[in-house]
Amino acid sequence: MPKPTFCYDYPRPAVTTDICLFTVVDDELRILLINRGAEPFKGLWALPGGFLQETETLDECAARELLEVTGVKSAHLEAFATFSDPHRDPRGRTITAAYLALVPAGDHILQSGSDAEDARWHPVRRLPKLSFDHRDIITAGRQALIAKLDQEPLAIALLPPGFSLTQIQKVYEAVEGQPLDKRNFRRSILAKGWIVETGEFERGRQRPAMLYTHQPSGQAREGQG
Amino acid sequence: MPKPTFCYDYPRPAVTTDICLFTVVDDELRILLINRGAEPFKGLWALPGGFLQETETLDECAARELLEVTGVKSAHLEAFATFSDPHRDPRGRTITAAYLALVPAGDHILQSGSDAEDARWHPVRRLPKLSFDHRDIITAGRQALIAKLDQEPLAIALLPPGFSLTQIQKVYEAVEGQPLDKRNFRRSILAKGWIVETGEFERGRQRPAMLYTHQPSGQAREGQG
DNA sequence: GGCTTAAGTGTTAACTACACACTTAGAGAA
DNA sequence: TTCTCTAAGTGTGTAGTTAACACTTAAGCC
Repeated sequence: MPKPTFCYDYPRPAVTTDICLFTVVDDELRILLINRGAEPFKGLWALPGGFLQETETLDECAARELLEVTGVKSAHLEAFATFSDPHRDPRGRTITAAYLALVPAGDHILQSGSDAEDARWHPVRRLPKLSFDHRDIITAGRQALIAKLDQEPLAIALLPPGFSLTQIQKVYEAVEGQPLDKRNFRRSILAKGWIVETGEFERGRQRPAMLYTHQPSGQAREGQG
Repeated sequence: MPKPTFCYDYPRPAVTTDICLFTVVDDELRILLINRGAEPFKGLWALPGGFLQETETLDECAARELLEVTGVKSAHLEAFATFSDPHRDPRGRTITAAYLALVPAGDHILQSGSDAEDARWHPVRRLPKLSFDHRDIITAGRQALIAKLDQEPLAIALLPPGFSLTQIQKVYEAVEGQPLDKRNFRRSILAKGWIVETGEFERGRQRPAMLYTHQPSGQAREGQG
């Protein structure tokens, strides 16, 4: 573990990670925001996040902050952009790496918040007044989520282990903001090989739905027609 | 322009940008590397780049460094990843934002290098010994380039203003590393609406090729069949 | 057992992607 | 001037994919 042997003569910004933690509740995409208890922007809402420590990567920083603030390990966590406007933080030069994180609805996150601050799920279509440039970050985060939803099995990270095809369809509809055809959706989601039948059925007040879970090793089965 | 009113109690890493500047020469994808004149990694090759200044964004920093080192304004410059391993720079904690930049072949870049250092175009398939984690950055940069080539008109940034369809096809073949069918390529590239005929023809030793240039306002014409 | 609710299931038509070979225009040499 | 060489330019048929569309089935509940 090499120690610094040379001190740079350059201005060093503070470096943070900010996390867009999304979930889907009531067929609606929501994001976790924290009500700031201190200046600047006291009383406004902000993304969870915090400062990069000396011995961690940005990925590790984001995972740590998420765990500290929400008490959960996200099923999915990835960087999507960096924000570096010199005046984005009135306290001084700060750049931030923005992360996309996803959790299933109902993981009891809000109780375990470490700070006394108020954390809430906000529908992304009706955001409150936000601090810093966090509105821009959220806009970029939503776009990143939409863009990746068809490439990678992100929707699974927004669902509990056993879910029906109707549930996963509703996740897609909530994120993309438009209704999808049931039969076409089922055919295409199964063709991706991301999910497998559990053999279990959903208990409900109507015909039981087959439950699915994520394909364990990413090893898709083919030729099921 | 607010001044810092509060000093953070957090370790501040140095922040840099590193630039993967690509071009296509002799039907081959090449990247600009600089031979390091100083320790650490003296004599090895590195990406052009440098430190973030107080009053600039990361995008501005990358554009400035590129201009300083190569003397050109890139037709295309965009961030694609951040590298933050605590030990990636033996001199001390440094994180870097990696940028993808593209210039046409033959822009006389190397002459105008500001430093006395040696700058050269290296074929990406035969890279020399590299310093820091620059090999990883280049690998990620190539993947970013390939992924975006079909979404955005990046190939145009690798070509001079007047180019033939054969030239642009060779750019695609060089980046993707595989031959493409001439008729299918022409149909699909024209369908994207990124390029328009100039009315000029290429002077050569055979049948003259129609020259194209980028569609000025990104306004695609449709229904040309 | 009858009503309510959501699950589950196939076919056709339109479009897109892919494979494939010959003719043409100009340059330069004989 | 004609012949040769080189790369430009051009169309069709087929396979695969995507998009639109409605009824039957199974369980819960009264």
